[in-house]
Amino acid sequence: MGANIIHADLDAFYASVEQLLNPSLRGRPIAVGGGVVLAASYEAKAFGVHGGMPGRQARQLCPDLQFVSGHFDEYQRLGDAAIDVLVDFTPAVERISIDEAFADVSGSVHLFGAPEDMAKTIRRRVRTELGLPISLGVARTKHLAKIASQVAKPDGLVVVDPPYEETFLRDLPVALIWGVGAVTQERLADAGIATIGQLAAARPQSMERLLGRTAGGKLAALARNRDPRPVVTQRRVRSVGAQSALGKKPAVTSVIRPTLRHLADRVASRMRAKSRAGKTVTVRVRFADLRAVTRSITLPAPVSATGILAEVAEELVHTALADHPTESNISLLAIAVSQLDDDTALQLELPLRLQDEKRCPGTRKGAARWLADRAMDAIRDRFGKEAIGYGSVALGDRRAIPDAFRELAEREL
DNA sequence: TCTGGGGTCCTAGGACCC
DNA sequence: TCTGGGGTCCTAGGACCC
Repeated sequence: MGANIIHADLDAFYASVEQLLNPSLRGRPIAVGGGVVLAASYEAKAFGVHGGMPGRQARQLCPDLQFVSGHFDEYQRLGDAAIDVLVDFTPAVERISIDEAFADVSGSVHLFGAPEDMAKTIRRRVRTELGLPISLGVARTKHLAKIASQVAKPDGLVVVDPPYEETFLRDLPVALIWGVGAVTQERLADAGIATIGQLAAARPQSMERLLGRTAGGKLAALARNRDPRPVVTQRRVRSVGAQSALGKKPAVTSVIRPTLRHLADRVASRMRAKSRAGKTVTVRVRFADLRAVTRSITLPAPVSATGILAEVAEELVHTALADHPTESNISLLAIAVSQLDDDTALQLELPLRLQDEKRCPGTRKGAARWLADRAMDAIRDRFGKEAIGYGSVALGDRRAIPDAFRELAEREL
């Protein structure tokens, strides 16, 4: 089997788009965002600025850093356009995020030649047609292709031919392995393991002792490059959620209820739009000191009605707060729904069945609310999201992330 | 002015059933 | 009454990714 998997990754994507749109930003350290850095240009990264970093800290590291507010619609458009370039070479494209995808070109070699040549063409086209830098890795497996594209950054191409896989991996840091974050890296370092070669040479038993059975075994397989995962064109989403950072607010109903309303509306309307519903509702409460707890419940029937979701979430938040009576301030609330089902007709049939009404009191009321929500959805479709409903309740916070960014981060259901 | 938002997967203990 | 084992689901927490 040859090196037929391509991993494509747009470089410093949001920042590159800003530099594309505004030439005066090119070659300069810039950050998209404000209160928090959503993306940093390579010029800013050289100062240690990175995504997720508080804006104040970024300014300290890089006094000349220029903040720009994002053009989120452009990110979506250009990200889609880059993926389209890949799709010109094969339909077997697995999109990982707005700016990243795998492509399996094994079926396209007879049309376009060697994968390396396809990769060169892809890079050239993205550069000339879209004006964006992109890095590509070409290898025998997804995992290896992803490592290769990381090594290729910025704006490069790395091909790993099968005979050279071990040589290629040997001296790379373990952090390049997908799934090895700060904690695992630290644990491995304590065991004297810093490179992928050292990891591959380690005894599997000691890895399992260090990291647990599954993680240890998996990591050993990855390090030895024995991990052929297929490129999956479309993957079903398994949970839908929304969260809102609050700064520091008192944990009182006048704060909690409207926030949960808003979050429930976001989550539930997304589910309804795709005719899905979910049985397990999870809330997350983060206290002022940034410690967080979760509470969840699995309901007897799937829900996608805003009102019911909001009420269940409020109950869960109250149980979480009751378990931490000394915490009087909260900094974040989140709602997620999992155990998703297709809800086709389900929500309408449920109340008609007496057993269900008995087993699940309130189901009839639930269906009525679901219908009311569908009516609101229809109005929003026609007149826009702000036309009706819970809108941007309680999110007057200056640091609130724009809705356009939230939509960008949402995964297709 | 003490940190965004949307996700996936794994683990471990307990409940419950056979 | 006590002892034994396996499977599945639920819940809470945590690591990790983009």
